[in-house]
Amino acid sequence: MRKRRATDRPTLADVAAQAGVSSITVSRFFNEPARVGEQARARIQAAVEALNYVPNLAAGGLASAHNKVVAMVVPNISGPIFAHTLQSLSDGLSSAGYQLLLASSYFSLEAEERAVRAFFGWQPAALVLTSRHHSTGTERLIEAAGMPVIETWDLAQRRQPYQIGFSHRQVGRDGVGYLTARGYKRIAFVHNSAAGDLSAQERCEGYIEALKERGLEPILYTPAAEIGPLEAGAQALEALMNRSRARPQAIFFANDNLACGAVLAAQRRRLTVPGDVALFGFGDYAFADKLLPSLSTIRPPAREIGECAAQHILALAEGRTPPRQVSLPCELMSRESA
Amino acid sequence: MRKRRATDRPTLADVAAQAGVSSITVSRFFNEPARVGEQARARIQAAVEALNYVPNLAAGGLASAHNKVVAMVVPNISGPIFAHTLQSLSDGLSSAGYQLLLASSYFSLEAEERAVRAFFGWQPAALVLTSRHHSTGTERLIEAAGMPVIETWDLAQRRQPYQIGFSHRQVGRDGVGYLTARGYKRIAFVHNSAAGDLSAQERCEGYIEALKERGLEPILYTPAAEIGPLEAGAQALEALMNRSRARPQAIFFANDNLACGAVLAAQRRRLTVPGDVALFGFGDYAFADKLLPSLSTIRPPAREIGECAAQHILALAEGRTPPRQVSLPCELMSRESA
DNA sequence: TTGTAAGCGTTATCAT
DNA sequence: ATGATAACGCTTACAA
Repeated sequence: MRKRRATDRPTLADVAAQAGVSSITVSRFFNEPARVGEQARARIQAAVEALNYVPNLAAGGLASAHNKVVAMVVPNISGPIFAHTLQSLSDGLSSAGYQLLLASSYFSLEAEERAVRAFFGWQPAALVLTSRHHSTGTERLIEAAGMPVIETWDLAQRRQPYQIGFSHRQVGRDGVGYLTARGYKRIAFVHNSAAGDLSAQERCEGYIEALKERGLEPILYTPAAEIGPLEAGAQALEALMNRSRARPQAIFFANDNLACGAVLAAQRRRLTVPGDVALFGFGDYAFADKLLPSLSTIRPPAREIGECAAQHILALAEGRTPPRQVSLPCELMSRESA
Repeated sequence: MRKRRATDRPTLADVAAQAGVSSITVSRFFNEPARVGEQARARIQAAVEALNYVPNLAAGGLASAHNKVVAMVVPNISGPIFAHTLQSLSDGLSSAGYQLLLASSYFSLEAEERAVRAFFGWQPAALVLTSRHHSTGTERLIEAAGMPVIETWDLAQRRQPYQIGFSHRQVGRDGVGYLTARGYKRIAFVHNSAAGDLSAQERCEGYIEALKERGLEPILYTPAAEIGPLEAGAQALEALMNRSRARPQAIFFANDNLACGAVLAAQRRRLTVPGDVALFGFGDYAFADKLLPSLSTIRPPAREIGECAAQHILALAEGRTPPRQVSLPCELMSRESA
């Protein structure tokens, strides 16, 4: 009988010995305190504090096949978009004793699959993803998951994983509704310079739809692909305002970075905003209210998505069945630029 | 002999059976592939793919007392400051197969202690903190940690945990150096409106030191405590510019939020920046280059701290001994406002 | 190069 | 209310 303990940290057995009870009673002390007697409870409490005991969660998880961890994959942590969702998810979970495992995919399906595969090794209580497009390997893993999978941000038609997000199409419609209500008729839409942004494409479709319903003509502009978003926004403003015919009165940008580029370009070119042209974004990034003029935009329910995901996970852990799909409303931020 | 497996996920034994070897050989296949024979390796590889096997990391961690997880506590995830450190730490670790466990403390020592205690249960390979001030409970936990603890961002004199950060005092000195080199003599410093920001206090000390060396007089201003940073910055600009004597030519703000408030206030009041007054911040937040005028500031090595922490952790995992304390340089971002 | 046995620290199951 | 025992899935120690 060879011992091979690597650390000298106290175990459940140590606490039990010190408290004069068996290990399982100490286990119950943590998991079902009501089932432990008055005196035993007091003695265990004292032993736990004396030994500064912290339960080994890996061992507990192995025994119970139920780890209090939730794994999340986001495209990036430091970007303006997902941090709020991350924050509120983490907060909602930590109050229930769950930990958050995090990885970023940088919009790469391969990186996402690697992360998901690694996460699976921890048998998390749930897996939260930030997209609905996955590699086939990821899909395979998800199918055999044995744990709830929550796709956030976008909403898709499929029914397999849980979905919590908002309607990008509605964002496009709402933007147009706001701008037409302010009297603008010739409204342009500027695409994301980064290709493959399917969500932005949906916003554009909503924009076109809403315009057509009002008998207005879409004006589309796609910036060069190689340039950054700020330059792309400036380029779009330049190109659209130099038009001789159908020069837009308002420009709806695929995101706030583009809109910001346009606001800055307008400043430097002494264009009056919204007098000469109204500018409208999407995202409500941190700088939106700090620009001059401040940027009118649509705030996605980033925080709310994280909160809702946390509630879903806790509900599932308790055996309740949350709705398969939740669509959360965006908020229109009416500021100076439009 | 009662079975109580909760999932139907394949185990090492299943793979071993399918490949016609023993479990330990499959274990070696993952951990020391070189020690497994050519044919066995091929058969195991096939079995792993056929079963879509993912190793149970909790079980592995329990057996080896060595979990490939790193835990980090940040004050907040979504703020402008720590996200980059988080991102680069996560990236540096994930390439080596480590996962990141995350919690936020909201600058609360109690919340930090709760997070650290919960993390301990996972026996992570390292614990990364974002401050050097902890509750006594946290200190107790850290002492008995049995794992490396890395304090990031600030640097302190103690030698117990590893430290990776930068000198706030030097930031204060560098700001003054830059401003005096641009010809400004009367330079004010505006404190953080949020009390208890000891790092900002250190920057202020560096500012005073550098001024004294040049025979200049410090001008200090502390905004009201209850107001937000943008309002505080505006208030400071107002108060300092309304002075009849010793009106500053330049203002050095404790952070970019304050400076941003001043930039916006200057815009609306038609004050010329830097003509009437130069404005200088700290942090290089995302909006700094998007303001009008763009904000001159000092960029802390946020990304570099995360990278360095990741390297430290990987070095320690290999038995190497990284330096106890690393001081990383900040970068002065010379823009329009000063 | 491969295998056997035991043990990691906890919880499920069954028993009292 | 409390306990004895085995099991969770893997790795270490030792052996062949």
